[in-house]
Amino acid sequence: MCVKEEVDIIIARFESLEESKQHKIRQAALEEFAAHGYEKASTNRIVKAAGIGKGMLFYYFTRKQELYEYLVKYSLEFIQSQYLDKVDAGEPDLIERLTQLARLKMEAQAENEEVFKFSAVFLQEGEPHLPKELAADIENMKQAGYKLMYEGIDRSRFRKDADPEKVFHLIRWSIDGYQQELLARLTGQKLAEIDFAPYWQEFYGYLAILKKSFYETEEES
Amino acid sequence: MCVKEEVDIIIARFESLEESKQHKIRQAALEEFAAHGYEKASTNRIVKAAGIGKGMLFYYFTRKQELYEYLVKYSLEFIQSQYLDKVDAGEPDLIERLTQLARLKMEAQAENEEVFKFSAVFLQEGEPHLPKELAADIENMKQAGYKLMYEGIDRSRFRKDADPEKVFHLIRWSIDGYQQELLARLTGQKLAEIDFAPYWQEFYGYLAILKKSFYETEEES
DNA sequence: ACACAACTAGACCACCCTGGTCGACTCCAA
DNA sequence: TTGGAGTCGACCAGGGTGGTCTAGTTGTGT
Repeated sequence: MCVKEEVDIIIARFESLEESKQHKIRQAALEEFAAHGYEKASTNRIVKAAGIGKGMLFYYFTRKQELYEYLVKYSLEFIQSQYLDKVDAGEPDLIERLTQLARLKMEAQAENEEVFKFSAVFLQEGEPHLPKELAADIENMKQAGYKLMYEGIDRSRFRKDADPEKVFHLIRWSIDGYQQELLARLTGQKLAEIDFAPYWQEFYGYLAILKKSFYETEEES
Repeated sequence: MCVKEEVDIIIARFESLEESKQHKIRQAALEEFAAHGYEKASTNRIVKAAGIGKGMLFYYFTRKQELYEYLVKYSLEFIQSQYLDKVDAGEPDLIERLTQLARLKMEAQAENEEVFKFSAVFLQEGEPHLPKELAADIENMKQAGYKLMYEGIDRSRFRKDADPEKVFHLIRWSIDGYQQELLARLTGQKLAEIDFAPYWQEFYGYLAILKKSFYETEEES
């Protein structure tokens, strides 16, 4: 308990830094952990990228692991508040729902790309680090994301001559496929500086085809 | 030239080993490079996993990089002969073609999973290692794979009321999506020991829907 | 003006792991 | 008996590790 409080005090030192400095350190650390994973990430590279002395990092976090935990916590909160919380889980139409998911994710990603790269890492790393409280938080977020994708979708809109579960997956894979390909096409560019309008246009073209192909046709003149 | 010959002689030592030993060393090295990339791969871990003394590895390859180059060359040949060469590039039907690609890739992957994991690594690593001759070979294989996927496909079979290029992509993403999801579902199991029959059944179910949805309906009773 | 605490940088530590070498040893053919 | 191919792992110098500590600066209250 006593130790726990001390940790809080020490991290408070970091949190009472001016935002821009916090941001620089956080981004440097996120980038390093995202690129190399926990074990192989180097605190030396982090301080160099952040432009601070080695002493400061350990003044703010005392141990590498504490820094890592802080980043996990930060990322979870960021993804929750800047992405998941914004989704309208009431939307019953799969394509609308997935489009929303894609758009919100893209916006959040544009705001802080490193958080998402880092989260991809700690979501996969079979977390030997991390207190079980944090591990539970991670699991919760996974579940929340899963629900947002699968829950409350109205399958009755799909064409009647096919297994709706399969149609569901095909639509999801199609949209994921576009998103993935777009992201690959855009590697190297700063997400925040891209004008996405033409891509959304292109995307809607795909959606129209998906609707035409997988949904029950409404008017059968 | 003289150096080049010496390299050949030294690698010949490795190649005249009994196959099972060659295989064990190769697999250990493939796995290590696949897991960590060139720089962070450890020769110590390789020799331990291969069950040989450190001396032997350098007796066979003299330098880490030589080992790496050998593995790249080996992988390229493997993928070419066990996968790409088997594809019937004459098949004009996209779904048939992609199904073929998927099946052949799965078979090759079942035969040597590590080669594919390793190839994923060296296809991405902006190869600072590697003589330009090998880099060219890699580029050629990329091109060949690309052609096998895009060339000679008959777009006239797709439904007429949609951009065939988009339909093309949607079908590809769908099939890739299934393959990826299946691979994820099967992580941890040895590919070679799995009975794929039920999965192919499931897969054909998806294909039927794709055909129904994206192809021109033949009989309009 | 002074004291004292918060803050900061980076030299430094002991340790570990790296790619690669080398001498000692075994085995087998001549 | 000799010599060379094959084999091993202790060993090397070097570099990188997470973390500490000292020396110095800055800021603030009195």
